[in-house]
Amino acid sequence: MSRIIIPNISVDCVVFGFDFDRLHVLLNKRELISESGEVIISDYTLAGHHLLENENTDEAAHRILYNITGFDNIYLEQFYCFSDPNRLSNEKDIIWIKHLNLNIASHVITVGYFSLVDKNKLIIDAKHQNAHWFPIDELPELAFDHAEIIEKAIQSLRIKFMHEPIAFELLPEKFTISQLQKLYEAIAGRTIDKRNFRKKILQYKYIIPLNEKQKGVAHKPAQVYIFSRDVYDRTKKEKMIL
Amino acid sequence: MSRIIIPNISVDCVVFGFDFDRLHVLLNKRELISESGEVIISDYTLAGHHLLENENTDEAAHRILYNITGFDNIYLEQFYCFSDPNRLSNEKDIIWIKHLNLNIASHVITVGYFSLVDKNKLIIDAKHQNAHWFPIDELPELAFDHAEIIEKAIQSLRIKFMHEPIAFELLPEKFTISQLQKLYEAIAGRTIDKRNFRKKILQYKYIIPLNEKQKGVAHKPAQVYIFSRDVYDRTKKEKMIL
DNA sequence: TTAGTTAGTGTATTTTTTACACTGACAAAA
DNA sequence: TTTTGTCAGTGTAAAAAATACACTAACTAA
Repeated sequence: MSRIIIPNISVDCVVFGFDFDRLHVLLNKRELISESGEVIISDYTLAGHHLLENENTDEAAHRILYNITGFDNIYLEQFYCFSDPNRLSNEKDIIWIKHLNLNIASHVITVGYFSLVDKNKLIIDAKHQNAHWFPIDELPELAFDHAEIIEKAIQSLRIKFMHEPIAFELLPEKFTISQLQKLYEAIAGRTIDKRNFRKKILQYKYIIPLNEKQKGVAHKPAQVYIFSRDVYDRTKKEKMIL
Repeated sequence: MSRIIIPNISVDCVVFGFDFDRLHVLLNKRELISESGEVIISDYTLAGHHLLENENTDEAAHRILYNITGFDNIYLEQFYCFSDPNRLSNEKDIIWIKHLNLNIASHVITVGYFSLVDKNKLIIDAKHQNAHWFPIDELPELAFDHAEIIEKAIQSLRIKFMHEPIAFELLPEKFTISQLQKLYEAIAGRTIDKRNFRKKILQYKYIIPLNEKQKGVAHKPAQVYIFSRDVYDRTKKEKMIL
């Protein structure tokens, strides 16, 4: 049973991953080579697809990521809707759309989602082996308005980071305080004092030490922790900042 | 020149106003009475309309507010896209759409904008006299999924309030510190100590005292201030909160 | 003239944030 | 087996920010 595509509405997913050093984005290679062997298009796109009939955008975003990764429980957050009538009107994009004979409207709006994954755990499905990770400050040439979408996704991610405990979505289930600190440094774009960071973090009761240490590292093994959403939900307090 | 409507994409505006006591939302009365005089529908809707061809959602939102108020420089901020396939499928809404013979798709997604206006300055256009203000905690019965949209708008407004100086969009150009405090109290949902609030606010150089006092009030007249976006842009510093 | 109302002000205490340097435990290399 | 390199883990003092709290001033209306 194949479902009907809505030609003028799509969903694009900005998938973020963290390698304990920098934030990365998952992108798909887009390539078009002429019969004479000339490279006409060679750039990257976000994971995206059109909305289907009888589907909401959350479902579409989950479907898109499920197709790529086989996971259906990936963290997703809608952040913005892009609706410029000319957002698909770059010369290359017009060629691409014509080439693929895509049945899409001339004015397509897209709903942007950002997704947080454990980069080391995520497995790219065999039929998506043109997917690659790029550090957010070394992005390749991008198709459509995807550079703009990524820019906005990063902004939204930074703001969300300040309010909600979403860092843990980017880390392995079991993580060390240093790993968490490096993630905050990557997001904030500055270094943080180690002792002050630990003091701050360890006062949160929803970051729980396990009876377990790092193994196989060439230095003093670190204590490992897990995040408990349960404890978080019970202890969070809203704080209004002037 | 009338422009073509996009049948499956709309924009809805949650217009916020402040009466120096509570936050209010601007709503339109929707009424359908049968030939026998029976009230079939009597509830309220947000200001909204379909996207037009060759228009982005920002433009649509401004157009919607321009039609109601005659102002084209109203503060607007996109906050969420609502895409439930059944969002227009309540019994009353189906009757309403059939009654008006609206040329819309069965699955319409809508992009939500919130808007901040000076409630006392805003003039409702003569042909929109079914528009009324409601305190956000005393909302009437709402059409479609507009209750949900307003709820999300309030959440987004609260978050935005913490990051950016948007309070001033809800106040007259010239305002007093007490008025600003009452607004923060309304948004935060709690009282704030007067002396601490003033200490905090007056350290921001972008809140500038005028050589002018309140007039005609039956108490000590207050100093009036203006907000300078210019000074704000030059002095703001990003602060990353863990 | 009085009553009612909101404006405007300072200080002491507590809490939070910041700056800063050494020892400990492991693996890999010598 | 010893050495080297690397990251883990720890406390304190100073500065800054947040909090709690009560009275006088200036206007209008009665």
